[in-house]
Amino acid sequence: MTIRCRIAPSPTGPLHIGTARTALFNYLFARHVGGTFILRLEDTDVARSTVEYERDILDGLHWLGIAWDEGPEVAGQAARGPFGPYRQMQRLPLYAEAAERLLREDKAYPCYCTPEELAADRFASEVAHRPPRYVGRCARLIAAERRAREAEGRKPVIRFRVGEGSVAFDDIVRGRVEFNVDALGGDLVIVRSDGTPLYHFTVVVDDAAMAITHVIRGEDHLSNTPKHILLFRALGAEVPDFAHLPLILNADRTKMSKRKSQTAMADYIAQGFVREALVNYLALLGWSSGTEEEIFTLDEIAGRFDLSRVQQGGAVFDRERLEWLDGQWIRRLSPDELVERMAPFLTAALAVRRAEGAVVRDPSEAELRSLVPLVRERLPVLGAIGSLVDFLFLEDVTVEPDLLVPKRWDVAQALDGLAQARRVIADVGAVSFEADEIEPPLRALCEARGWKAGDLFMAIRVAVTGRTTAPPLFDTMVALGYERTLARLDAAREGLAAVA
RNA sequence: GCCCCCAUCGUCUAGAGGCCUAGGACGCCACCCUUUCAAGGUGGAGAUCAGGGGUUCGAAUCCCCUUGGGGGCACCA
Repeated sequence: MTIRCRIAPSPTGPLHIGTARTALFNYLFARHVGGTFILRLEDTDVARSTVEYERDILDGLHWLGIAWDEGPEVAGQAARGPFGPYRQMQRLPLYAEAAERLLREDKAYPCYCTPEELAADRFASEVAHRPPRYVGRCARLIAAERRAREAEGRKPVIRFRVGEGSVAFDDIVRGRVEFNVDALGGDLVIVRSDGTPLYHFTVVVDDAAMAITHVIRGEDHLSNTPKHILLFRALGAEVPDFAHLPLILNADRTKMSKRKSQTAMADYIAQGFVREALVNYLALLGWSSGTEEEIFTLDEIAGRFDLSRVQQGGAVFDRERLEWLDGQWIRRLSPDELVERMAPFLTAALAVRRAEGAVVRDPSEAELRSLVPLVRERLPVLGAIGSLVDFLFLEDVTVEPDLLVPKRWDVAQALDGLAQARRVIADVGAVSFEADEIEPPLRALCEARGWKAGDLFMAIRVAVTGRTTAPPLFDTMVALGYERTLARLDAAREGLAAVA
């Protein structure tokens, strides 16, 4: 029997980091064992589902490189796989048929309780310090009683009889887990009064119909599992194996939430994290290779992945570590790859400056390429590109006169130093304007004057970039270009002279 | 309240009875490299393995209890 697992996101919000991680683990498991990975959209919460969220989720998974073997039609691409449709709202007849069967076999029954009655029940159990549980008011109605309620115009929900006893299963990551059916909250609603099916029901009907052999999901589903097992049995279906993954946590160790953490995958993408790093990081949240290596590609992880090496305790999401990994992966990108990926971020950053009123020029392809050595070691995320090199593309940089004067120098010396530097740099000429050509004469100048090279270089750096921290000076000047470098040197000198 | 799960440096983790005076990584602190910032290198601080009982010649590893934390208990998924 081929191994089949799935990710079943609900398009009621943007792709969540936790969903991405669960999808990743399912994908890795399937790849490792040569099984089939399925994507199924659980869109039965019509009120909250949107096509925008659906797009966001599918795009995000695709961006991460998590490809599914079977799944719904997307963006003009046909649905894939023999178990479709893969969108629950298109599977309504299946649920209706399954519910009908349970009703016929008296494993489920129509319940006419009103929301008000149920709320009152809930309140009563709360007051009595009893766990909330359906009291079973409609569990034993006779036909005439049902007809009477129908006659009143009440639209029933369908409840599944959970029965009694206990349910046990062997979780792949947690071992044997046992639940007493009493603690399940009573007979559960599987179909709403409007006829649409509920999560616990659809997930089981579909996992059964799609021949899912392994259900790999977050630990928050652990206590739902007995309900699912009971439903599998009632439906006469094979019960799959379960693996409940540890939760991803906020810094305070509660379940990762939008309120306390950045949870939307799209936000990480927008900030310029690279897919390799996100995949690598997410895989390491709850799984480890057992070796001391930790930089892995998706394929490398798939080769090593094993559910038995999944951690049982929750894992706090550590953005610092993610950024470190991101830097690692950015440094591993080829120059072409880096150019391609950082270009949109630079463009966006420059657009912002332009909108603020700055005069900005657009980098050429060649310029972009020349940026690579300046930035590759300095980007924790691609989105940092703007703050790193935007000064190269701004018509004017604002130079704080104070900063032009190194600590050991006074204004007169700074003026002199900049003038001498300007002369030396000009002498290099436009044709041989390269780092190796610029540095020696400037050092010679320092030598001749008895200046510390670092002092002169700092003055030049500020003059040319407008700031005290920047990429390596000579490469920066080359990137700026001969003319612009001289112009900024002149402007800085004038600015300093004006306030002196 | 009830049920279930979990528990090794601040964080992610290695550890499946002796190899542990507990290893690695992020972060932090020094130093080196160095024109700034990074990157890189070296070193350091940081965990009485939540606490207490057992089992065993021997326990971070097995069992029990306590404590702490988390998750779940919808006509949400």
